[in-house]
Amino acid sequence: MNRKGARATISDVAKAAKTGKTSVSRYLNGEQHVLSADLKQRIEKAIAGLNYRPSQMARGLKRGRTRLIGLIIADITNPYSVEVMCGIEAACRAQGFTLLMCNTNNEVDQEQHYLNLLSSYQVEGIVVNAVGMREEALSYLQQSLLPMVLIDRKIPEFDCDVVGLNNSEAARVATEHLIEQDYRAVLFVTEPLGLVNTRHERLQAFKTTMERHPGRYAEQAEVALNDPAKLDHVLMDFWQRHQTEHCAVLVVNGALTLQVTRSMKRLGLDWGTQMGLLGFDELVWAELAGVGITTLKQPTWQIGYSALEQVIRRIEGDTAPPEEKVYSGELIVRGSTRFSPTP
Amino acid sequence: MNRKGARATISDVAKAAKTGKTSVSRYLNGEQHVLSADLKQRIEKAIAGLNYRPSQMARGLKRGRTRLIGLIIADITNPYSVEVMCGIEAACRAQGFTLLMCNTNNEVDQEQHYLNLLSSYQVEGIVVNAVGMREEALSYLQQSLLPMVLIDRKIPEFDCDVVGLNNSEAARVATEHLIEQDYRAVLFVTEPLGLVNTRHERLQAFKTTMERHPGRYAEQAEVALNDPAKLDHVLMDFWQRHQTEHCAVLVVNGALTLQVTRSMKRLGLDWGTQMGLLGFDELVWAELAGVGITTLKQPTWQIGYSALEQVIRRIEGDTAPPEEKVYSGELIVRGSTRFSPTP
DNA sequence: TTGTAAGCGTTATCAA
DNA sequence: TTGATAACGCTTACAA
Repeated sequence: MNRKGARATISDVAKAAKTGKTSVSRYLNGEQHVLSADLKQRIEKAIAGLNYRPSQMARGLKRGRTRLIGLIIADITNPYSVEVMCGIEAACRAQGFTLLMCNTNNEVDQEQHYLNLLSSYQVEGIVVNAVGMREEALSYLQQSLLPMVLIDRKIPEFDCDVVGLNNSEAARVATEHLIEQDYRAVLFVTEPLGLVNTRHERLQAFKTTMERHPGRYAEQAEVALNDPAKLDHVLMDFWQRHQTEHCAVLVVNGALTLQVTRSMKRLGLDWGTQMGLLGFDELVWAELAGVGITTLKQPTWQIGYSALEQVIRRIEGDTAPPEEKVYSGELIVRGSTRFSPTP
Repeated sequence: MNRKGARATISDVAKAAKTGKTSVSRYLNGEQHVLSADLKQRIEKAIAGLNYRPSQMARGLKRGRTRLIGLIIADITNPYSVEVMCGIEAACRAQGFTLLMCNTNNEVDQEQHYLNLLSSYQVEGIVVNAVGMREEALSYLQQSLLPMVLIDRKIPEFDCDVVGLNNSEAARVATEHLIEQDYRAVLFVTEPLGLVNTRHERLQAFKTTMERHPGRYAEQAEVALNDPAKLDHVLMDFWQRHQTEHCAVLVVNGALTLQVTRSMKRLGLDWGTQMGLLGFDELVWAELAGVGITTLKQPTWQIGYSALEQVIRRIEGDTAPPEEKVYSGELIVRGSTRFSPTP
């Protein structure tokens, strides 16, 4: 150390190795082929001895490139987001980037705050995982001029790369499964549609698929995540009108599936035996809840990984028009839709 | 902008406001009282017009203080960690710090990598959430000379602030509940004890409490999270030897409770009716699994918040000897321990 | 109340 | 193959 326990700097290393800062910098930046073996040795020893670590602050300031990626997550509490994040992280690691993670807790001003923050740390790109985000919260995002990739959800009137699930295909697969299992009436339960394209797409594909099968009855309902009373009402109402046929519920996402399951428990409705149940998003506890819950699993990790690759492509100068990349989901059949036709 | 779409700098602002950098800097750093109203106006306008955001890189480099806190999480997949993180985040926000989150995925070299990284970004303090961490992984942590607070778990031979659950109390409460419910034989299932103090403390309190009640039978077993076969064996064995009395299982943490529940499902053992079940850590799906699962909920958010407060105290120069801060858990009784004495 | 200039730890330019 | 030296964008003596 130079004086009082402070971090060693490149100058300290240079001094210790009896050379100039330039050579040390060269050593650090892989231009080792231009250094003599002897000098290399001395620098190596000095670095080890001083336990020197280059300051990324100074580096970032000087070079202008930080190799920093900002990740804005609307709701870290959502397992979907966590899994996506793992994929992003893996990609960062593989590509030599570092992730700066921000959780907005779904608060609009937090989003603004973090956007400023990321920008002031000169992140080179931003990934936005808007799952769970309220619509108003999206408003600020457009401010940023940085390379940006959206996960799962588009922002209305904002042309930008998006990576997510093939919603139409997935909803079709899910619906067809219910039809094969001979459910006659299906209720599609979603969070309020608003302008959230994923919800619209899933609903639309559901309706289209149902229409292709005459004699089946399709219905839909919008319920907020935090409105259990309404959910109870919606489910009960549907049940009362359709308990004589084989009926099922298709839920738009995992967070809502949790609520639906709770509601059915409250109402004493048994999924699987009395009413079919299928939800988007895999759940760790899916097999533990009664007869198990059939889910449509998203390739979350893959989605995250892919999103980061795309943002890096943009950082590296790709100016192709914004594209939408979608991945297929996987239906995991469990007891809640294993319908055994009863007497 | 000055030239080619680059970010505006403080010089640009100064120029636009027809003043010097110093005044702008003063404006930004709250020393507004020394500025004339007129100058303040001009600066304000210039900043808005150029959409100027100070570079934290430069600021950090110059001042040496970054207001950055590093968070190392062993396993972001664990809901416990996520909740703790939310508390930390809230505290950061309240105190004007920014969180740099790193997920080591429980890989030893990742930990080393992130430690270097955080240090090179000159974070002012580090919070380590070691839940889910393998022991070897802890080895690197001691290198850091930064203010550091541990969450949940101590590092052997490393004297450092720790914030977590009052394990002895919690285990006692849980065990006493089982005794009150008249379970005669209880199996404590834990991940391999190793040097993990939390597991030792919970087990120890369990044993002590059981000993105070003669006629009760206590047993323990160590099972790795990823060894379902062994878990099946352990549970089946216990069941076969104690099915004639009222027996129960006490599980050391939420991750393992998930596995235990799966195992019981495989074995056809019904929690609540055939065997009692109580697990540390609250689970979102606790009430949905059969008759519900009794849990011992930790004040996770609180723990996170408190940890950050402590790290800030250290940053601000507090040199008191390392302390351990523990919070009480809360028992949430559900069907899995609501034992109805049968014929 | 305002501005000038030095310097934080790097990397890039240029000369030796 | 090496090494001064000038930036990078900011804060902070120190002057005015």
